[in-house]
Amino acid sequence: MHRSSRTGETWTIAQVAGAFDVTHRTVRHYEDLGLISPERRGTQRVYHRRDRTRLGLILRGKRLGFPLEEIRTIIDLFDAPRGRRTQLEYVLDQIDERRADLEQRLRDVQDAIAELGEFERRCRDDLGRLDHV
Amino acid sequence: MHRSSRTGETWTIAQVAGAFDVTHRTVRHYEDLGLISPERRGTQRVYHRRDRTRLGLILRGKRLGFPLEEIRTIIDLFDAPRGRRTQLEYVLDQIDERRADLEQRLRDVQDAIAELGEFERRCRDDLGRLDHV
DNA sequence: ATAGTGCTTTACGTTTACGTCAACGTCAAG
DNA sequence: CTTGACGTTGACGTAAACGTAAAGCACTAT
Repeated sequence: MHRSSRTGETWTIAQVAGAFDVTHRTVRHYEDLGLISPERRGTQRVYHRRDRTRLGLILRGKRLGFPLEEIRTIIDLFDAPRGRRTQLEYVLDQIDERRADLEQRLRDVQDAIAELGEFERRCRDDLGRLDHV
Repeated sequence: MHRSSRTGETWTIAQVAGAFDVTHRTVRHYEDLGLISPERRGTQRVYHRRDRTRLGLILRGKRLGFPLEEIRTIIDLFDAPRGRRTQLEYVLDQIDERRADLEQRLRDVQDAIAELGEFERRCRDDLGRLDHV
């Protein structure tokens, strides 16, 4: 039986890699770039829920086409200290930039889906013409 | 005066690159991969409206994080012959795959925007607390 | 005639995001 | 106690997407 089933809170690298359907090499690569930093028990990596959360954010960022370095700055933003006013205002600024970027992508996806639908309609028309001939 | 202003229909590589804010090297790279194939007048490349359309599709695909090879198969799909029924059914199949992919990305973007909004709310709360202290 | 501007090909360089060994540590089971 | 199964750190390899010269052709402007 695994440690994780005792605590229900920690996982090995193989477990998180398996859970997110990536290789352990990928997980370690993200650690090299500073996107996740799992606890160490001796030499072994121990992953907690926050590491899984981060990995989820990373992979979603990747699906959206963001480079890993940019993803790191975004994730770091979430964990950034927000004590001083200047810090908070900086963070809010960054949020606006991110939002603008994401909204461009939203438009892109919506446009692409719409065009695909239009194209499908034309194809079905063609198919219909083939039928009643 | 440029040729393009006489016909109003063709452009040089520098013109299309400038119009889409990419380098001419990028445009030629897409040609190397078979994503666009401009007319040749002698040794010079001459770009028509369809080339610009394709370039627009390519760049949008890139913003959505698709690799160029996949983008090529998608664009080719739009220009594919749809004469025989088997061809049409294949195309419709591909459309479904594409749509599933795009809808995943749509969810990703929407989720990301929502989380960003939630995060902004928390930041503004923090800012508010700083104010009335 | 020569210089400049813009286009061309060829080819090697670079960055990103991992893949793929190699060589070694560690812990439970036989 | 040794044999796996799983973990670890390098370190080199690779594919994608261009960047960056280098060297040459074509037209135009002085």
